[in-house]
Parts: sequence; structure tokens; C-alpha cells
Amino acid sequence: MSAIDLNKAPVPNPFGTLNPCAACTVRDLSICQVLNETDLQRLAEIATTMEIAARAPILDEGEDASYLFNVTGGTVKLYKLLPDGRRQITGFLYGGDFLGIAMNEQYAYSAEAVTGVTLCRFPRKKFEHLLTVLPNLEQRLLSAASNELVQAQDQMVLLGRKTAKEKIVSFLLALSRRLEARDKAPSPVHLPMSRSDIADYLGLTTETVSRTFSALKRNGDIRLLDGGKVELPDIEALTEIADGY
Amino acid sequence: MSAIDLNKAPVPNPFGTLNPCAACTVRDLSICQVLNETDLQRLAEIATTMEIAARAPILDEGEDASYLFNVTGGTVKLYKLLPDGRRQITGFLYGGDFLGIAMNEQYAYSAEAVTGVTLCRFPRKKFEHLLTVLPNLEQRLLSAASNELVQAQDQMVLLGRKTAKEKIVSFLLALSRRLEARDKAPSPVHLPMSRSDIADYLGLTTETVSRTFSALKRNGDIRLLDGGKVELPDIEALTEIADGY
DNA sequence: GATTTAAATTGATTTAGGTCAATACACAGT
DNA sequence: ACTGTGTATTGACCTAAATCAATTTAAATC
Repeated sequence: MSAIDLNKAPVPNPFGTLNPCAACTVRDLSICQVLNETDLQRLAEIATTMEIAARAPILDEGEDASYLFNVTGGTVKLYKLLPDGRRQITGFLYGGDFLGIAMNEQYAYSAEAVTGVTLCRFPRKKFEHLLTVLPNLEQRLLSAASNELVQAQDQMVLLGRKTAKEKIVSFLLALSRRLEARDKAPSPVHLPMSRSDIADYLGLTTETVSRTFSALKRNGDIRLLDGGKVELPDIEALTEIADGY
Repeated sequence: MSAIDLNKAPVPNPFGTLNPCAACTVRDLSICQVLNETDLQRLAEIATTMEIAARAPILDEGEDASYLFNVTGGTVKLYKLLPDGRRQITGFLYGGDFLGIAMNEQYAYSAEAVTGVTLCRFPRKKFEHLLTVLPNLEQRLLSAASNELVQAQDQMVLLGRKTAKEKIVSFLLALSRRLEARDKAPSPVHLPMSRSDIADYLGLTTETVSRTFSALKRNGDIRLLDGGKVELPDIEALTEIADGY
């Protein structure tokens, strides 16, 4: 059974026959950005908007890849498991991110909602057909894949060669840069995920994550606010820490 | 100055006005596989074949990404450096692999020839233009990017969560599977790269790589032949080791 | 607001893999 | 064959982060 069946059923389009994209708050951040009204309509026709509760599974590694998704709100984690339960989180997705570039006939990883999540779901076959007739969209997807690969390589450097402190600071800075890229203040950053998720993303344990946060706090490098917010008082200084100067 | 300038000058097409692709031994493994005669000719028109000596640089991180490449022979390593010299090798490329999917205006990593290497070089602007008129090629590139992303995620699991032994065995098995995918015997595998390269690929030190090879050998899990060849006597058993059962 | 329950933090101890150092080996050049 | 230079291996020791084990804090649930 598909993991998605465990979740709330697709939400009926609240705009009746209207294009749901009209109300999409992340359109300009997503792959839809390159589509004109006509083409957007064609994509909307194969899309279903959905809401997923926090902690609910979205898809499971190895499952037939029947659907692709656009994350329109909330935070999603992607992860892979080893047989004995060791887990590596390969990425976090936020509003505007596309879910499903990296796969073949089966999903190559599992995905789970970290917070409440809203998604735009596309049947894969139909989506792939659209790709063949919307060259803009295919180009945009290639560009997204290219960016993801660059990020993946940075993450390999982090996992293979950085210390715990450098890993944590790199992670915080990546979130900060993401805010900047969207014309928001680079600090504070929000951490919707648990210490254990952060640990599994950075190749550490929860204890080491916690200790490292405490040490950074003690040293004045960061300030832990409530609601999972972290203030970065000196981003320059943090950048030096992240790259181990 | 471009790293490529340090290498041997481009080799004049040895086939005169003939399409050099006619003699390409890895055409069916590369992105060219999807092109018909006419389109292949168009790609060949913007291509220059080159030979790079072992250890010579091919491109440098941060440099303007003026060229893209097809590896037609030999082994290439891709890597990123931290300011203090720590190195992470993000991948090895072999005949048929495409070099340059993951980048923006500048190269996101450095590339160096491990062995003597033959390349097919494309000016990026011209290549990108060709993409817009050869939809097959763009599709193939997207599919290549997707596969690379899947591989990158596997590598994150390896770097973040596997033990030294699991890392080494996973690496050997990946090479073995590559041989199988090309209808060759899955053992022995060839290791053209140094212990230090393997270490920087797996997030280990040369000493640990060496010790782990020795332990695997002592245990009969592998046999070290000369010429950098490694025999894998029981691939089933190694697969269990690689995933930590 | 009181009561569970889960998540985060901190402490004590262990260990896998790193570091430092000394051979051993391989092969390129004479 | 001999010699030199870089690479690989092995040994002794050390340390960053993991593991094991309490607490403390925060967030649900009644």
C-alpha cells in the first residue's frame, strides 16, 4: 500500500473550477515559475493539492514512483535507512521545492512531513508527458537537478571532512542563505526539525548536536530563541567557522 | 588562467573531416547514445577531442565554466577542497560519463586526471544552445542528472552512517556493479586511483583504507592482485557487509 | 493547572578511526 | 642489477565523537 494512503485524502480544489495556482504562494520559487498562463493551466489540470499532517509519511523508498510533488508549504525530510535502522537524512525540502527528481521507476528514498505540509501532487506518467511538450519546464527541471547536485556535493564535503562544530554551523548558515535568497532577514533561522533529524542529516548523534549547540551558545556564536529559532549574531564569523579556517 | 592550458593542446581530428564519433568506443554509454546521425554530426561540430596526462588538472573549482566534457577513456576524479587543505572527492568518472552537469556559471568542483584521460570537449554556450534544439539530448541529460542524484544520496548514506569496513566494501561493490552493467565480469575490479584518493572519496585516511584492505584480505573477503586489481570471491557476502547486516 | 510523555541537555566512559612515526614495497631512471 | 622517490603498509598512541546513563525541560493531554 502507498504511504500516501495513510494521510488525509486530497483536498478538493477550494477555488471550484478556478486554477488553484492562482492562490499559490510559492509559485515564483517553484518549477511553475517558468510557465505562462496557458501552460500553468495544463500543469494544474494534472495536479491535486494535498495536506499532510506533521510526522506523516509521504512516500517510501522502493515503492513504485507513481507521483511527483511540489512542496507548497511546510518542511519535508528525505531519508534512507540501512537494514539495522541507521538513518541518513539526505535533505530537507521547503515551500517551492520539487520532490521527485532523483528516482527511477521506484522512489530512491523515503519522505516524511516534519511539520504540517501542503503539496501539489502530479501523476508521474502525466507529468513526464507534459515535460515532452513544455520545453521550458524540462529546462527548469534540469536546472533544478543541477542545483541539487551542487548542494549534494557540498553535503559530501560536510559529511566526509567537517568536524561536528563545522557541520552544525554550516547547516545554520545554509538555512540563513536560503532566507537571504528569498529577500528575508538572514537571522534568526527557524529549525522546525528535531535534534535527532539534524543529527541524521549531519552524520552525528543527537547528543553531539545538543552539546555542540550548547558550546556555540556558551561562546556567543549563536543564541537559542524559543520556538526553535536560532539567532546568528555574526554571520561573517560563523562562515569562517563553517569552513574551518 | 584556465587549468586546461597546462595540458597538451587539443588533438587535431585524426579523421580529417570525418566525424570523430565514428571511432568513439563509449558512444553507446554516453549522452550521445540518444542522437541520430544528423544530430550526432551537429554535436561533433562543436566538439574537440583531447588527451590529458595522468595527474594533470582538467578544471578548477570557481573557474568560469567555459567547457563541458564527455569522458571517452581513463579515470577522472572530482573534488572539493576546504581552505586548510582537507579534500573530499565527490566522484570518479570513467569512459562514457559526462562532466559538467552540476555547475552554474563557475565550476562547482575541480577535476583531475587519475590515469591518462581522453575527453570530448564542448564549449558550454554552444552546448547549451544545442540542448534547446535537440530535445532528446536534454532529456538524456536530465536522466543522467537524476541518476547522479540517486548516486549522490547513496554516497551521503555511506559518508554519514557507514563504518570504515562498510565504506570500503560498498566502494568495491559499486565498481563491480558498474562492470556488470556493462556486461563485464563483476570481479576482479580495477582501482586506478591511489589509497589517498580512495580515502578522500570515503571520508577516511589512507592509513584506515590500508588497514581495512588488509583486514578484508586477512579474512578472505577480498584478494589483492597486482596492477591495482581486487578480486571479490563472494559478492553476496560482501553485499551483506556493505549494508551492515 | 496537574500529569504524562517525549525531547533535549548534560555527565561519565568507551571506541573507531585519526595522528604520528617507522618500515616495506613498487617501479622509473640510470 | 642498483638506486631513488613516492606510495602503501604496519605499529603505537591519541582524540573526537559515540555510547550509555541520568536529569532537565518542554510540550501534549487530561
